[in-house]
Amino acid sequence: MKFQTQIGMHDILPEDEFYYQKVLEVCRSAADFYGFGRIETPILEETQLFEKGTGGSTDIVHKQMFSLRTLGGDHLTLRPEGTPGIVRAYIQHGMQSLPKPVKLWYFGPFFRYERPQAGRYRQFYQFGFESFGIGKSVIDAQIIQLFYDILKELGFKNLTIEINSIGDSCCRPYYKKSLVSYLRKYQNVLCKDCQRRLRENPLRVLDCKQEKCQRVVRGAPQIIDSLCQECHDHFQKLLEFLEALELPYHLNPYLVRGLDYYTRTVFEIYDNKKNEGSRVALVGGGRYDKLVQLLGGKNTPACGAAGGVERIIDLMKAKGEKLNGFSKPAVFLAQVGKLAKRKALSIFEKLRESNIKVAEAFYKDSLLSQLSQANRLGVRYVLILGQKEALENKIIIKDMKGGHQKTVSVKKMVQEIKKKLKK
RNA sequence: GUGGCUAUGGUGUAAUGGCAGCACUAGAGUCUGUGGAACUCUCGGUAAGGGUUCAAAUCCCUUUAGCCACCCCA
Repeated sequence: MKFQTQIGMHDILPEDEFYYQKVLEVCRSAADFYGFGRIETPILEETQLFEKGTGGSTDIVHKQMFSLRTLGGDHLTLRPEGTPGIVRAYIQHGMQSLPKPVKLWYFGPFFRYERPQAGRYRQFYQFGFESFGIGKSVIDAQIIQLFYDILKELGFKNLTIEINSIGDSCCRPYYKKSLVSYLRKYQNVLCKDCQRRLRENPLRVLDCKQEKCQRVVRGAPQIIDSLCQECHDHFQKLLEFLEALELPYHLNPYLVRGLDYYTRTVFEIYDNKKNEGSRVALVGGGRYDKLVQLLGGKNTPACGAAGGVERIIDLMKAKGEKLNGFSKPAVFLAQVGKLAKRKALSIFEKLRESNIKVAEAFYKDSLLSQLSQANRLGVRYVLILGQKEALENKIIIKDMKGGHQKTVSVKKMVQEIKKKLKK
């Protein structure tokens, strides 16, 4: 009987944890700079929150939810994405009466029940930034800028921002109608999936990857031409801001995205590495002006996005980025003999208090193997405490480079080490 | 949910159907008073179950898992 991780779920081992740590740190410093406060919501929420928030017509809700029933009979779901939980917290804690914009960020695990493949897991980490209360497009631009900065800081030099506007409840229904009537004419040319999409979610036909569908789509009416005046202005201004920020955006009239709550701006950020196979978005997001109200709050415009941590880490690794892991110890403390071993334990503590990182192998008796371990660790200075030194309250400081050594009193040890380390 | 490929110690790899081997790693020792090394020894494997065969890591079936693709998305 062997136990193992569930499909699509992974242990994060120490050498990988450094990458998560790095992403988290970059997020944290960006959040600090842009004035976002961290929020962590529970991993379990009422199933209805996602059915309503993320949207019943999305794949995420109707076939990818990890749902369960509690002993008390409640229907709960492991959060498949962050936004509904954040909106719930925003309403629940009265953040509606905070000065606007209210800016929140998060970093944590999410769950989707799907078949794993490149860059897709059943448990995965996302970081997200959400801004509530301001409908102006400068917010959209700042969110995009923020995510672009984070990726740049993580070493991505060649990024593209795909962007589009999908209108709002004022103009999208009209567009949908004209799109459907156009697509109907080519119904039998479209792939099977698109024929289904045509009925269920016609906008999704736009980003089908099949060549035959693409040909049809190229002649289709574009949503940008059907935007109402407000949406059009919003989008136009956003593009101007992006120009001003010199962000490398690419207007993609077929970008739709699979979540129901988006209004106006939608965007995704890709790495341009000509990687074999399919490109996965590193970051995706947009504006959701109706979601807060939909979930029972006041009418509050909002905008946000999320980044996929594993996808980012996978690419960092593919680029050969190596994170060094632990910091190197400054000294190694070796001991010979029973008395010395006892004393060494307290000297170790003394070094810790003095903030000198020290490695040791107290479980070893042979000086030889201790030195060889110090050498493997690449430590420059070894402190040697033997029977003689222990009795005299002294200690040997040995420079592994060149092999010189000198004996000093334990009292002066810290001072001596610090002097040497400065050089 | 559908399809393709794959599965040998912790890792990386060998083995026409015929003794499961090598390298790295790890542990012990030579070695409780001076390192980089060497030598000796040790731990550890055919994913699970079934079938064909005198004989299976190898062929067949089932399961499980991994990777990849579709769907969809971070």
